[in-house]
Amino acid sequence: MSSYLQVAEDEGEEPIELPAEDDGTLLLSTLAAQFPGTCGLKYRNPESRAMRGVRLVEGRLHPPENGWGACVYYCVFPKENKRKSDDQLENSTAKTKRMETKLKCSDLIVLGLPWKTTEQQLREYFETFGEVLMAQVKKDIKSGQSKGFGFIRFGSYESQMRVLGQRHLIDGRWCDVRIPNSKEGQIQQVPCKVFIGRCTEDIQADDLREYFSKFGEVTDVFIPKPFRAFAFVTFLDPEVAQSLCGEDHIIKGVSVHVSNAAPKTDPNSRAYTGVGGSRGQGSREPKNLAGPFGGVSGTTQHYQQHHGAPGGGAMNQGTAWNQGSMNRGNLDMPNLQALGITGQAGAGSQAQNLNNPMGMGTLNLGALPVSPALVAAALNQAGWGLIGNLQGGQQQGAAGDTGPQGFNNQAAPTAAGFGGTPGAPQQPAAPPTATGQGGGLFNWGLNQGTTGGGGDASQGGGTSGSNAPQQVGSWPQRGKQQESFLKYEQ
DNA sequence: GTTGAGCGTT
Repeated sequence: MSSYLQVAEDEGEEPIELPAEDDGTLLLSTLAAQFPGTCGLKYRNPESRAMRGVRLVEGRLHPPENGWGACVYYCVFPKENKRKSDDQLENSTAKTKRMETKLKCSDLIVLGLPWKTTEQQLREYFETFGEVLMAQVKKDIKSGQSKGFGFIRFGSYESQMRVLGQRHLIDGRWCDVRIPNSKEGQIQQVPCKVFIGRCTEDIQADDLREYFSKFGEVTDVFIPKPFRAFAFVTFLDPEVAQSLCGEDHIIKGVSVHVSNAAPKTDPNSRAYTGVGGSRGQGSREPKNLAGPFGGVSGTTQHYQQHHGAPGGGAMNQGTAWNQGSMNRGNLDMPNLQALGITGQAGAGSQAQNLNNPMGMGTLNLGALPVSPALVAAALNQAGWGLIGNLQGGQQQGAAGDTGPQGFNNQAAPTAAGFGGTPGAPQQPAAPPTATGQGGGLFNWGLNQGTTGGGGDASQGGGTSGSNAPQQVGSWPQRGKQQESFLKYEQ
């Protein structure tokens, strides 16, 4: 007795009737079967005339309060197509200046899957984020029993980015998605952050966010204080960031200039410029990097392993292009890719096949020692795009879930910004910890050379062992100590 | 039949 609802690709398009499940929900997979690439649904609220998003939870689209009704629902697609429909495309420099290589997806490993999760379920879960090209659960050849991990591949880089930016509640367990070791270093790394020059004091963060959002999802905006006539905008999609570089845009009547966010050195300060290593495909080994990190990780084994890949970008530009490979075998090495330090896609580092827009190619910053300040700077710069995002408005509590693993955190922006369970209580994240060190690297690093902000790192508790939750709640707020480390000039 | 850090029979 399944009912049907009408779905069209967009307003004005011919609707198709899709069957809802017995519980009234519509499977995203059902939707995607008719509209490949869709990541959600919306409909026009007859009263407000505004579009409303349909709740999406674990691959299931939930009907509005009064059921699906007779109205027509429209597909929501990942933002990557956004720019196409943007009306101010006269500015074609951006388009011609596409990156040479399209950002490619790589397989992603999904760790921590419940034993019972099937490939189908895995797929359905991740379809929430975009088209899933492949989903597999690794099983014991003899018993057929799942090994508790699997692989997925997305059709769009943005979906991949989103997925990497958070942890996932799949079938009752929190799972991690990462770039597999085998793929590490083979993926593109492109900065998500752009530098906005010629800003006036009149241009506030909100203005920038609003303006640039039309090109793609903005995950962070940073305006130095006191006023310095520039700002940074971080996009979820590095491609969007890249496409804007070199352009002039008019915001509040002011012509601002967008360029690559590249730090400059100030020899007189402690400010280092380039930070962040990335691993290209090379194998030069900046052992120094293992220093501070290793130091931390020595006592903080899995610290922050799970928080998402920050979406920043600038940091990488210092060294990224000629940085060798990170030591893959270093077990003391935390999941830097998740931190955006090493260059996992989108987190940060520079694509190996990108030109060096700042002409910094000959700088061998890889040889620089990496101090805690550098780490902090790296985090500052690269880092907090997505984290900021997590702290921002879109977050949703993960179903008030206190999963079997015993925590309930997770702000989880979903593919289209809906979904999740808005009604769910957003509890403070459980403090991290494998080692009880709470704030882990973040606080540690930041406290080395700044005036705090980070701090706290409430100790404790946590879920010892693996799967330390994201400490969304008490991470240092962004924007406080950036100036302490990095100095930018236009 | 159990388990919970890891890294993919092709």
